Amino acid sequence: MPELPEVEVVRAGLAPAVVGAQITAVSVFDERALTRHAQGAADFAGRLEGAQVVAAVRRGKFLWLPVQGERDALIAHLGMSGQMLLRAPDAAPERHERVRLHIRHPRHGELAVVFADQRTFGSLAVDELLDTPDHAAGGFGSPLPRIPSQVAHIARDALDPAFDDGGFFAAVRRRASGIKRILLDQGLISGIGNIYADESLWAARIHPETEGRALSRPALARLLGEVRLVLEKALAEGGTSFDAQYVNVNGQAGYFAHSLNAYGRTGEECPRCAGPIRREAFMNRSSHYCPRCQRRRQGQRGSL
DNA sequence: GGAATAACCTGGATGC
DNA sequence: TGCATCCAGGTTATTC
Repeated sequence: MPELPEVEVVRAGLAPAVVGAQITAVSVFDERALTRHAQGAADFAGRLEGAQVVAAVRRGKFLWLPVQGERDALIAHLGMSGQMLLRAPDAAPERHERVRLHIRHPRHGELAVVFADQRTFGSLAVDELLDTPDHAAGGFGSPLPRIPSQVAHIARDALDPAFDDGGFFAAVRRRASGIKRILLDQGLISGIGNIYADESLWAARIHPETEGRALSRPALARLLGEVRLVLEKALAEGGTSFDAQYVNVNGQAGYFAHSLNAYGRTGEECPRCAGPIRREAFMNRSSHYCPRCQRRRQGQRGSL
């Protein structure tokens, strides 16, 4: 599923092809891909056609392309199965293709940017850019201190140089929720989904139901360090692909699935202690952890 | 404001 | 072979 490393691979793949390009035409095949754009397909296309892309930026799992004038941006969230693919302008339609942008780049010529999405949880929109409250860059990929209004409530991610470690520790220690639920709260720390939450907690040897307020600052510092290591390693390996749901802009899969220690390894030996990895229901999804390495302690919630 | 949960959605896997 | 059910999970709205 597209989490921070997967979205960053997409951003980095798109950037050379779209920055400096002019959007010449927009085709919307399925308006469900525009659930974030309330004004509809005609308005969406009208605001993009003729615009020139000036950057490709990412915060957490959100991606956006500011256009010339830096007042608006095309924003994209891949949801669970969204793909941004670079194709020849006359390429045959992709399976589950929802939107196609035709672009003209001064060096690369005519190209198509295809948004395909099987489960339709992803969406695109044209949104206004606001100043960032801290005057730091809105996200990775541009120094511009601006952020789309729909992304303004999303916290900085753990790889962002402007991420406030101390503020994060303090916010976690005020919460009674389990630490996994906190890691998935994009308003507190962005970019982490189910896979990297499980992997980071396994690496830090913390039980996923440990209450935030029960974790010491050193334990949280260790966890944040592991979050960063896991994200950086996944990024270096091109992200996690279990099937065709996540691919880069050229349709290629990532390799980090081979490096997972807990997620998706139910019943297999823990790489650290050889105990069996356990899977349990959590928030309408699953948690994977090692009950031997990630022991329950006092101050943990009841369900896992 | 924090916490918890349901709904949205498609297709592959599984069971009968 | 065909049908029904389960499962995957990010975000948002709703409720408490």
